[in-house]
Amino acid sequence: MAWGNSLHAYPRAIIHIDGDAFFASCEVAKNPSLRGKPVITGKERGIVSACTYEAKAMGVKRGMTLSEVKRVCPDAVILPSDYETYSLFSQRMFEIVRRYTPVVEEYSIDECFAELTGHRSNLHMSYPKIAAKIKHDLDTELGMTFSIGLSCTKTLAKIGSKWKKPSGLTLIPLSDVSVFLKATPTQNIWGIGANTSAFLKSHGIHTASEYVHKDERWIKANMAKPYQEIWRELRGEIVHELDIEGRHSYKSISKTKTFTPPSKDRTFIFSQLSKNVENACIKARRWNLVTKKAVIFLKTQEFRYHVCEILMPYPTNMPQDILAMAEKYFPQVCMKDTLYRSTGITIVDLSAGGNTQLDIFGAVERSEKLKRAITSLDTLSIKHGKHSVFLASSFMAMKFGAHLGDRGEVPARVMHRFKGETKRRRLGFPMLGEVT
DNA sequence: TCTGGGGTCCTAGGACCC
DNA sequence: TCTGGGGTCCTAGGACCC
Repeated sequence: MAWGNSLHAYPRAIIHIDGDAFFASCEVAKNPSLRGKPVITGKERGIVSACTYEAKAMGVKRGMTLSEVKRVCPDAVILPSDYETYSLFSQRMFEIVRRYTPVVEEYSIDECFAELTGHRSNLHMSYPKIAAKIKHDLDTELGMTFSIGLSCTKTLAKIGSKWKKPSGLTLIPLSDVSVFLKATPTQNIWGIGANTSAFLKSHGIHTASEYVHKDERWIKANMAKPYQEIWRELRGEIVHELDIEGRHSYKSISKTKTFTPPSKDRTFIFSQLSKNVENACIKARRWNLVTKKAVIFLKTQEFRYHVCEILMPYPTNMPQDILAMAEKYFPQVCMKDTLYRSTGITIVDLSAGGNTQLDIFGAVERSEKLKRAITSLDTLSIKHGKHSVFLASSFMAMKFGAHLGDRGEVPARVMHRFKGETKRRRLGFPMLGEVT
């Protein structure tokens, strides 16, 4: 077998760093009087978003309702999420790691990968020492703990950071990989979810070790590409290099919101959709992106989706353009006497906005005034907070949107379909055709 | 309502992540 | 985690063309 025989413990040295109970830990770092207490974030949603280990010890879990929290942990300190603060701590975390290597991938608000390969001599430390030093700096400077895994691929480093939490530092040199894989159930592998793990189970594969020992031919015949890559990464072969570029843009933007109680009131439902459209457009304008295609959807109480795809005649990021079309086709998507629990929009095929949109129908020019109004609303909302101008913006979108739609001068292809109505469910064979 | 082969493009939906 | 919100990538199969 090719893997495990290398003389080098770390042909590549990659660490994965994971903030422990990150949101809750940020709250404690921000307000030291909370230290040692069961702290919970997520008040605005009514469910637990994150919780400190003190709260976990009392039986609090992610997703738990706050009323349940009060029962199992009456002393819990329940706080609303404060993303500005979390994001500041996140930036400081990445800065600290960059003191040791420029190759840092900001994977999420509380996680990153970093490549240490080649830095032993200039730092005068072994890879485990560097990892320990980074952890020490993070823990002491940020006032919270981090868990780190060191190995030779991202997938293995991920197993390492999960191994011991909180505040773990787990080394997985190539020579020890098999020990860890034997103790890792397939569903704990990064990239393998419940579905794929059920499929593997049906083939007698329960652990990462059993997966890795399947021969390549079997993997190629039975598994889709992402799982073939995981197989290689678990064997120590790098497939996924670190992505240090960070986000420049979006391919799609979606906004969705659940309302309680569910409703069959079409006016109400449309107003919910309208808010989502506005929010998606605000984000698109912030990134200077425009779209030609929007997908609006309603989710029924039974978790079925009623979907309508709207193609715009020109690229736009103005809510009135999208709402004009959405309003027109809304009655065909929103079934009578059907209870809906949420609505949403995804704008897709995003491209850079610029200022040179081709105005083939004259509609852009006509809405120039409105555009200026919306733009100044954006400025206002940055200054005074989103909600201060929300209602005015929503009102305008509705008013002008209807106007634009009635002209019939803006051809757009609209198709509607009802997703999930006739869907056949094929369980246990993820992302695969019929295997023969 | 019988009947070829082969290529490309696009879409819908599945699966997964945090 | 009987289900919140926001993303990405991959694949099968249909549409269309020669």
